[in-house]
Amino acid sequence: MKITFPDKSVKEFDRGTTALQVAESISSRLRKEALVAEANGRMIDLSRPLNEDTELNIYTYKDAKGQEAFWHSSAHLMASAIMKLFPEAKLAIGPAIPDDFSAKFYYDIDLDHKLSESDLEAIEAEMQKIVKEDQVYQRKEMPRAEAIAYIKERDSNDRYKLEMAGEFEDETLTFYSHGDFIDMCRGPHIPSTGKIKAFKLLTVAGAYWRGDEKNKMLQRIYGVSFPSKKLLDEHLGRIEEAKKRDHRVVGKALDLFSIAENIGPGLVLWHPKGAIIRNLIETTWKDMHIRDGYDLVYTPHMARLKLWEISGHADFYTENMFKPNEVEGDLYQIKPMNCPFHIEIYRGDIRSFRDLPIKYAELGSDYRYERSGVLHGLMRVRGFTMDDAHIFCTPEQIHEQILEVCDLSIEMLKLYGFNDFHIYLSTRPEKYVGEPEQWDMAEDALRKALEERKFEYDVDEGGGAFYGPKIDIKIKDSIGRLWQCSTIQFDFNLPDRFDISYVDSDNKAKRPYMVHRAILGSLERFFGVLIEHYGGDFPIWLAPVQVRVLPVVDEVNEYADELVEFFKSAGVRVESDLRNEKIGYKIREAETGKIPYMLIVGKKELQEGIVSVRKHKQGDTGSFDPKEVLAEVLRKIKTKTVD
RNA sequence: GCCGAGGUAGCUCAGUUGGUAGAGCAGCUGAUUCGUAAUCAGCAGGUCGUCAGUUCGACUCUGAUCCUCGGCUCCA
Repeated sequence: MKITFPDKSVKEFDRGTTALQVAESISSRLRKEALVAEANGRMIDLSRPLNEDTELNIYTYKDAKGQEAFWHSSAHLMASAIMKLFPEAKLAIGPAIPDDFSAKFYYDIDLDHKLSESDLEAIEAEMQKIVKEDQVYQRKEMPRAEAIAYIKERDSNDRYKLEMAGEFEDETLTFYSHGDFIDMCRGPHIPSTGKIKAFKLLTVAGAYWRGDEKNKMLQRIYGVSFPSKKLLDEHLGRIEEAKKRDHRVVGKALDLFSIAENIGPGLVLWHPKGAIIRNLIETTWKDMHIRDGYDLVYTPHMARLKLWEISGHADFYTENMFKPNEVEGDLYQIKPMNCPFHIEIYRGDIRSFRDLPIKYAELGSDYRYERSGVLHGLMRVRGFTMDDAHIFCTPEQIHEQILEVCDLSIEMLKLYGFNDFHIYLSTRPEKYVGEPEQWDMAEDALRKALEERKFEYDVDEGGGAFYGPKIDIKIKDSIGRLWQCSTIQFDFNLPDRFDISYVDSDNKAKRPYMVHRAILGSLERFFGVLIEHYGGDFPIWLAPVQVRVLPVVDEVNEYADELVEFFKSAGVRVESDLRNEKIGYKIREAETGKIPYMLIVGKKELQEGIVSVRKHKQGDTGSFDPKEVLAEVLRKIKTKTVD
């Protein structure tokens, strides 16, 4: 039979040769590292004999598909250790989760005993033994009826596996075993447990069976595994690094924001230093919107409940809204969104096709009820400010408008040092409002914009909201995590509900297209992402304090004051540290305070009228004329240099 | 909301089997005037998240409640 490799080369093998043997024929190293294979587009175990002409791809840990199998096999390894220690446990599901930042696999188990840290250690020790024994992962196929009987025979109460076995489309189910452990599983798996050289169980957490809160809550153990100790240590190091960058930790250390118990969960206080950054983000945002022809508007934080009944939010969004307030017999609702307000402004006049596009932009503060368990620092809050805008336009204008929004998003995100974007196009779901032709046109417009800009994007078929298709842009931060920020969404619902229109050139009233869009998402979340992206080391244009003057002895305090005045009068955020402390101490404080420029002045600098410049994280850079330093600082601020 | 873990000084944390609390940093006072990441000494600082209960006595045990953290679900 012929085996075709990814590089299109073809080799002849005997029937019944396994993928592993093929790997060995290529190189002994590949044999050692091979984990799984893909035969004619289907993932298989290396031990599977090949019986016909096959396009074969062999994966090692270097490949995403190899990793996935590796982590899934690790989940089985963990499950087998759990079953050894707690034979009464029932297994639910245990997949690999390659996209998760810290964990790489988990297993959901139903067990009355509450697992603790020490249990995790015991499980790890048991896993270690199984790894040492280098048990082989073996595949077994059974027709459905036989499989169900087999599961029942092993444990008549194994409701999770039985439920799944009854639902799979395939009539043939597969099981994988290693040692005396066996689990229903599609596979594929790596050859043996011995390949899993390094692993760590991270946490145990609750998770509902099938993610549905009506179901029983199971215990989920998260873990990571690697083919070497070195890779595990690197991974754990990255987790540590992420912890150091945690916006809640940095936000506290740098006094940027807080969430006070007396004020309420999910409600953010922006402290002076955080407010400086927010203000810069806001003015930059406003300037760019005015440039792009948006009209800035302001709208109130609440409205009659009636407004939300018209918009439909009172019906389909109640879950996320705070309860309305009664005022003089009328109910008022604090807003979870800004759209109906912008629509009301649009409705306030008869609009001609000549007026379009109309683009209302607002940094609109919204309040949404989020369940207490989901709140997370600045990333998920109950009160937030969306950098919102609504575009009302004619069908002919859509293309240009979408392009403009895409360009604005990318341009603005790049200002903050984000250069890696992951873009998703979500299309019509099963349940939707509006006409299919409208949807097609809108999806086309979104697709065309992405293609015209040569953006790579993934399509989430059926992933759109019921009211329209959308583009989401996620940004990758400096340590590789993805964050959802920009969203561009068509809306075929609200224009109908509010019956908005424009008069076209044929003097007929027509329905405008409406697009919601946010670029930063919410200022709170964006700030959180920004803090983690920079780890608190903000570029100079954003730094709350840009320059600090540090006198070595108090004889030069007056010179320090002069320098502060000199920089301040040029608009630089500058301060001095005149305390009676050693220079080493002042420097340490300025470094931990992440201040970009430290101007150190002593007797020498006073005499010569110069400053010694120390840059954050770079150290001493030498002595300069203050005018030169100011010019450099101003240039960096003006160009929003990110370094 | 649910499962699990927490809440002790401004911050980070320690507190053994119930006998009314400790450290480091920060703060204040004083000494020190110093050259690129922590000078020394002294002082002050706490209803041990909140409310009940058990007990002669509760930071410690029990219950309720608020908040935080890790997840589930959802999303800006």
